[in-house]
Amino acid sequence: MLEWYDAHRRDLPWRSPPGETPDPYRVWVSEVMLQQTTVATVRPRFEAWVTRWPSVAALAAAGEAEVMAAWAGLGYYARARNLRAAAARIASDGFPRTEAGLRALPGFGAYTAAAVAAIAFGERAVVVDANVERVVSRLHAIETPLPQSRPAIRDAADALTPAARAGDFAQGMMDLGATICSPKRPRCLLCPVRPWCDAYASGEPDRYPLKAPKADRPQRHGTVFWLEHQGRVLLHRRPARGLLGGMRALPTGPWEAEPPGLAGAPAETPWRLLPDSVEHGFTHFRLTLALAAGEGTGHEAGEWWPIDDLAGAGLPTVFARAAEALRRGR
DNA sequence: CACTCGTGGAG
DNA sequence: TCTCCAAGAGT
Repeated sequence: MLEWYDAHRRDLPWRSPPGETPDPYRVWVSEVMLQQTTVATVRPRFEAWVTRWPSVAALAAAGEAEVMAAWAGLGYYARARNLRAAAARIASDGFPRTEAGLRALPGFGAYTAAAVAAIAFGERAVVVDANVERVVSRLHAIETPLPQSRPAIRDAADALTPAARAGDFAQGMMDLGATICSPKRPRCLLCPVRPWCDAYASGEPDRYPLKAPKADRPQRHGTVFWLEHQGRVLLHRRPARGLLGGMRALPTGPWEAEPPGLAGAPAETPWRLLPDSVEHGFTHFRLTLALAAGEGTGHEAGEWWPIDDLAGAGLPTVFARAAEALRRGR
């Protein structure tokens, strides 16, 4: 694996040249951004982030609102809040250099603690992400479906992890999973571990890993309100916890199984309902948003944001799309 | 353990 | 068009 990694490793902005120790801050930021997020999406966002906040100290000194806005569009917004909270602790107490020490920081789960310990600090930590799960499941042709197979996969990954260069080993496994041992149509003929792969030998490598069936996503309906006054639109701040927590948003009523109409409107005004609606898919439900536009007094509670600068508000994608439809169709 | 928590791209 | 999926964490 290390030989293959040395020859085929992807060149990524958070990686240091071979043999050089990477900046722990950059490794950490990249690992958090890459949680459930593709390399193609992360690459430009990572560059922008480390340009704006080049160090732990810089991030620790940033305001919560600007950090949340900078994360807009990336999803899973608790990551941004935890990143900033952990930066404050690291700035005052120092960067933990062990897996156990990292694991105690907000936003460092089992994967991220192991990855940062191995990649940035050279610890022999067992790094298991979705790539490793897939590669190991195929190597051993594990018939138990995920997530029940996780303990066995972790044990197998432990047995494979070398004492030295555990970080390069982990990155090699992830590069292999991303470029060759892909979920669909794996390129087994290019694979360096094909001779040891039980799934390849079975003739159906893409049957692994087996997965438990997922619950179907229910449909919900809501209404988004565009309240305008003198070139500005009313924005709210979502509660710190929960869906889109801590993010700026357009005012919106409840999201329920049936369309809620004008329930939860931020003002009593003759609302105009637009003929269009906005569809959005979340992890565990689908959402259809009706669009309502009206005139405010300028005294309604919230932030009155310049319509010409809505891009600067850092709206989550669902509200950015609703805002665009409303701005166009109001 | 089961559920919540976003988004964009590949197929 | 629609499903699947991605360097998971928190509760």
